[in-house]
Amino acid sequence: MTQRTVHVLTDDDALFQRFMRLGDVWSVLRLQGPERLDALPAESLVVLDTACAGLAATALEQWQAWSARLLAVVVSSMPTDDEGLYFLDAGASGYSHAYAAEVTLRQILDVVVSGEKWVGKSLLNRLLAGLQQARENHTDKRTVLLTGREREVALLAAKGQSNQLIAETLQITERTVKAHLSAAFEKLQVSDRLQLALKIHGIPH
Amino acid sequence: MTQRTVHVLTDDDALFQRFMRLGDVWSVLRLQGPERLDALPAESLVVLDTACAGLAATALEQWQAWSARLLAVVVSSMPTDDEGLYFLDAGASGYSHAYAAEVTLRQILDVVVSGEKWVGKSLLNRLLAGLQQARENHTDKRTVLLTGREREVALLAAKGQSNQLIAETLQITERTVKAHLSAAFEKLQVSDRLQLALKIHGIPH
DNA sequence: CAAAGCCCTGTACACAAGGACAATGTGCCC
DNA sequence: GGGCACATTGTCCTTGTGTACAGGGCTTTG
Repeated sequence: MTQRTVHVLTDDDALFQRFMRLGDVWSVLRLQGPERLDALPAESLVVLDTACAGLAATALEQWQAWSARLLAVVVSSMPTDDEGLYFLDAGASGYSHAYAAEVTLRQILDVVVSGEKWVGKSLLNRLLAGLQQARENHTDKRTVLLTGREREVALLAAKGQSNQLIAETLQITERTVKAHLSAAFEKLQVSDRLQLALKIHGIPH
Repeated sequence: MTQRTVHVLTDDDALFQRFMRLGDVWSVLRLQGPERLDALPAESLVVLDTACAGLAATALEQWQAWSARLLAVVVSSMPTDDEGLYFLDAGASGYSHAYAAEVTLRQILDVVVSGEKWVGKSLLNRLLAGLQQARENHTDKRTVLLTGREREVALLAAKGQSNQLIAETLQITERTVKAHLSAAFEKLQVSDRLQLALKIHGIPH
């Protein structure tokens, strides 16, 4: 059996460990920064974590350039149909919850390596529902991707911390915490912190 | 490699599926009711889910009788140090979160089969802290185990449902939902529904 | 420089959540 | 029959949460 190499770009150690455990079929390497993507040979399999610091600021054009050369699987710890559309539009080969079951992750990599695209059933249903409708509305980066601060606050809230505690932790006012959380709620299409926690931790409702 | 058999008693299909995936080392059988436990040969390895309907009403003496004959691993989707103490006191060989990582579950079964007891680090720390203190206080069944209704409400809340929605679902008043939830919070040693959700879904803080 | 994006903060308000007291009915066991 | 566990519901109150209305400062980009 041939061994494929997959390059993972993430700031999340736990996430990287998950890929390390995928099995001996996969040789897993960690990318140290987005700039290394350009140095990879064409058709390389890469996994990109949207929460990665260097990626949030990346322009759509850059995504398209990468996607054209590489097999990019975008993973998010807070997946959204809109975000998925954004990256698949940009040319990504796959989009998934970062903490999907390991069997699913293996399946995704297998599918992508074989040249197909991997689209989760949630997004797939939406695409089938009406492609023209999805196209004219969203797919706008700033209404989809969390900013760094929003992500920080969202993760703390998902761990069960109160607004007040988050404020103390980050040395900002509770009001600001609320602002970031409200923004995160909208972008992630959830209504409150519990739904946020469930989504972030990959628990289906 | 010899194949060991493990009997699983649970109402939770998803939980049983998890055990089915443990690997070919384990032959996994599902018990249809608590009464079947008495028919098993001595030293059989069994996994008992505390949320199983028939088990909630089981007396301490029955637990002790089972534990004396069998190798019992008690699992709970809402583990508590107190609940762990209750079952380990009753003679169980192991106590764990029902949705612990699969590697952990394998490890637990290995340990128990080898004749050891498995105690999680949370409980272990507490045992080390002061055994006499733990003994004089709790270990009382009704302050530890959720009643059927409490469990129903807790699971719905952990899925993100509001008190009002839970009330409509179960055809009771919101006030009653609050009552059951408050009882569940205390028994599970959590402060609010988000902590409850994290605990039930096995997310470490 | 102007525009845009992000981060920060403020006041005020509506509502959900949880605790503090409580009580009633029902079924079971000694 | 009297205790006991359980499920149910009541009112009152405090606190946390989320939103609606804002605005100011700072940095990057065209």
